[in-house]
Amino acid sequence: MTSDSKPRDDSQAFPDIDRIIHEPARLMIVAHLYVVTEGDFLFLERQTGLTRGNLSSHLGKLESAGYIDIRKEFIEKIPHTVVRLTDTGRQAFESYRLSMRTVLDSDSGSH
Amino acid sequence: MTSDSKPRDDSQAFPDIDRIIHEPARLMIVAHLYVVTEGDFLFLERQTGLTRGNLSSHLGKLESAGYIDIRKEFIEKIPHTVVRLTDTGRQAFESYRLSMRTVLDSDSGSH
DNA sequence: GTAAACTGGTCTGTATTACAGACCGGTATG
DNA sequence: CATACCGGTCTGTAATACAGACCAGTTTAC
Repeated sequence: MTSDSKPRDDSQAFPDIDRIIHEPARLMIVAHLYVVTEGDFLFLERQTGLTRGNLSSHLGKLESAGYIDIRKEFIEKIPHTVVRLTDTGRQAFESYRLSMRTVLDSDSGSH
Repeated sequence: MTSDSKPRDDSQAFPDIDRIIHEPARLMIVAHLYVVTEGDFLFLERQTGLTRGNLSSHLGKLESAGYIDIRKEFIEKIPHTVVRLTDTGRQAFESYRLSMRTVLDSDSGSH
C-alpha cells in the first residue's frame, strides 16, 4: 500500500472517539452503569478497583460531561452516593460503542 | 444496584486494556495496518491526519512495543519509510479487539 | 471513652504523554 | 536561488491519570 492513490485523502474513515468514555477507568464505570442503570459508590469502587479519590475524580468528569447523575443522600446518617447514567450518557456510550465497532471491524470494507 | 451483595468482589469482569493500542492515534495506525499489511509514511499520514512529528513519535512507540516493523529505504534517492505489523502486533490487536468487544458487549451476562 | 473502621470525598504531588510546530538534512523542481 | 517534498528530531505545553495523605462525620469495638 502506497500513498500516491489520491493527492488529498482526508477520509475520516475513522470516527471521532469520545475520549471521556474512551479512558479505561471511565469506560468501566459507564459500561457497568449501562447495565445496572444505577449503582452506588461502593459498588463502583469494587467493580472498578479504583481508589476512592480516583473514582471520585472520574465521576466528577463524567458528571461535568453530563453523562451521569450523582445523587447524594443519607441512609441512617451514613452518606450514600448513587450514580445513574443520564440519557445523554446512554447515547454517548452507544455512540462510542458504534464508533469502536466500526474501527474494530474494519476487516476489509475500507476501500 | 447496591454494593452489599458480596463483601470482596475483585471481579476483574473487565479485561486489561492495552494502552499502547488503546490510544486513538495508534489505534488508527494499527487498524489500518491490520488490513493493508504494509503502508508507507505518507499513507499513514493521510489516513490518520496526524502531523509528521506526532506520527513519527507514535510509530516509535509501536516499534518499541514490538508491534510494528519499520523499514527505511531509498527510492531514487528519496527516503521511503514502510511500516508493517509484526506478528506480535497482529496478536496484540486481535487481543485488544477481543477485550473491547467483551467490554462493549456486556449487555447482560455479567451476573 | 478512646481507638479503629467505614463512607465519600478533597487536595497535593508525581509522572506520563499527546500534540503542535519549529527546525533540519537531503533531494528535486521551478 | 527559492520553494517544496520526505521523514524525521526536538522542544515546549497542556492535560491528565493515579496514588495516597488527609478529613468530617458516624458507627463499632474494646
